[in-house]
Amino acid sequence: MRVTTSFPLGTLRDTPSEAEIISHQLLLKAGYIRRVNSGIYAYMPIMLRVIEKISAIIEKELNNIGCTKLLLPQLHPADLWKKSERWEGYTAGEGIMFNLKDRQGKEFGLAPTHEEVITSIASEIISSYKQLPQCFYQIQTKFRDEIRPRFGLMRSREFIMKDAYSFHSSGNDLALFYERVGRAYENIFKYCGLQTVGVEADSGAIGGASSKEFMVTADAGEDSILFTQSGSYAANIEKAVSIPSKPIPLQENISGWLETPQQKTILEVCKNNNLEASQIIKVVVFLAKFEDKSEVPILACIRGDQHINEVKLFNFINKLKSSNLLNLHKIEDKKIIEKNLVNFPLGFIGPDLDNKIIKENSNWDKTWTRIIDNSASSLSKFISGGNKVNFHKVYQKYSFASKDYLIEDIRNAKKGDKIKTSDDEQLKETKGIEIGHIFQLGQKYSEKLNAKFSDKDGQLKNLWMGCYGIGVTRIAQASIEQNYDQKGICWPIQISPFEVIIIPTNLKDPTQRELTEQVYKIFKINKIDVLLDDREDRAGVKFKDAELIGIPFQIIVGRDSVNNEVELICRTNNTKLKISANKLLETFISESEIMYNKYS
RNA sequence: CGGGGCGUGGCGCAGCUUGGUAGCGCGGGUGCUUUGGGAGCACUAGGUCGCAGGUUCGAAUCCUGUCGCCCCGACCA
Repeated sequence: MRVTTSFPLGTLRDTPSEAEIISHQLLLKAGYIRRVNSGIYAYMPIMLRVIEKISAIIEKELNNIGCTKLLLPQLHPADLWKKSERWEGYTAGEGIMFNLKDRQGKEFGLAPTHEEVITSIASEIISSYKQLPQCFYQIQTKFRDEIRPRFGLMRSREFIMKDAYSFHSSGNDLALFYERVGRAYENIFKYCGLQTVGVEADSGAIGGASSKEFMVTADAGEDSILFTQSGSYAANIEKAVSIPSKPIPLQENISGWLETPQQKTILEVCKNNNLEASQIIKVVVFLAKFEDKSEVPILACIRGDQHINEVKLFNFINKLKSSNLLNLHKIEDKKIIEKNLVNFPLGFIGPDLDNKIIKENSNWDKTWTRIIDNSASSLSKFISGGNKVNFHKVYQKYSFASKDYLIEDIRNAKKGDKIKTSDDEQLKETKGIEIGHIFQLGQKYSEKLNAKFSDKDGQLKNLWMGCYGIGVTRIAQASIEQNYDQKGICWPIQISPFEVIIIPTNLKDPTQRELTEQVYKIFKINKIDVLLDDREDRAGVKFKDAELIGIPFQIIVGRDSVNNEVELICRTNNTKLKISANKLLETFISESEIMYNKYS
């Protein structure tokens, strides 16, 4: 490719002010992407080459384990999503799916994911266990109406994703395949030059039994990961389970009421009354809204020194009813409180809060659904709200087990916690960018969409399914987050748009011009991804651009041309080799081999 | 949805407090010079100042409304 005739660069002199994190700034400044709207980007030619390289790595690894590529529609009929009972949740509830009507008034959604479509198609194709297992994948644009798009391609409303769906005759076969995909993913990320960690994860709205996320560790990450140094445990904070520290027992002599004026937080109560946070039980009120329009008020209790994990709470509440839980919010809004509750002592609520404070004419359930975290359920003497404004009280011989309380893990694990009682190893915390997620879906979708096969015994059974995603555009940006310096991007060679860039310093010099053309021709003939910066600009401009766009090798054709010599520069460590043009190709091949092998 | 900020040429910004009809740097074009680290000089093109009302002899500037974008939070395969 020549910069002047076929590959304009479009680099910027200044960093656009909209970008906050380094990878986003560099993508814009180096001309890889252009913003069209909030969360919507154009991938410029140089970006497309990165996307294609990543895609090729993914395809190779997936084909290796027997997956088959196809391409599914992006416009999905609502009917299909209603069959899987996700239409309401994805449109009205979380509202993550863009949806629209055609001229006939028929409803459609722009696909955020493809379980429904692939399951309905697979069920038409697969009729016998003899055809199983089967795994289809595609690399395609997905749409999600993100509540707040940010960080460029990290959380955008339109993004490229590889999604794969596997079909099996048994849960056991699914589990085996799931592991194979996990290993293929590790290869893919390694070949992309990324440092990743696999963590246990919440399966969220997709559902299913087991799921694992692959995280690029980076400070700019939106997820928190808890892990042990030894590698024995790693989980997303949404999912992580740990052993809480021991509570400090309450003094024997303390009893009765505590006047706690204006002390609404645990910290204030502790400070003013000489208490430890672990001696207090915190009661948080939530409202759960279900797909069948029912609204259930929740009392969630946890030890004062711990935090409620709303993902765990959401999942637990979702299991309590047959209807799908659409959303779960803290009850804080004054208008909502006034409308549904009488004399609600916000900030001073205790675990024995009466059901009678829910107004008769409220459309909420008339009893609190009471849930207590494991960490607090065994406490019998503790401080909590007195259900009276400005008062807390000492609860004695209180038994949650006998008081309609559901006992469950709804607690955030945190750094410093232990994983096992027998082991002193403590959890550490880091930030991560989710670039892959694999799920064992089980039979959730095949049941809903009636996707069956004939098993060996002649019986019709539901297909077992797995699904597996990789954020292709997200990998590109996450990779920059791990590979840059003051001058710009430093691509791992596997996913770099070009392997090498040729920079002639002065094209008016006929010797240089001729040598440049000669070198370019040899590289092209040898199928090396080479970019020729044949602009008539000054050398400095071309050096800066080459560094900014991050091509791993530069060939400088300059003043040594008279001796038939050029320089080969490595972008990452800035090593310079002055070599004869005759030996350039061979040297380049061996140097680039070294770099390729670094990641495999 | 709550809080904050910003909309002025392709990019980065000044001008707004105190109204007088738009400017700087970079980038683009042409010419000459220069040529191994974002060149110099000269000329040049390019803007309904987000949009709509209002106040005023006169609005980028003041007022009202509205739209959009960015950041923090809430939220989130």
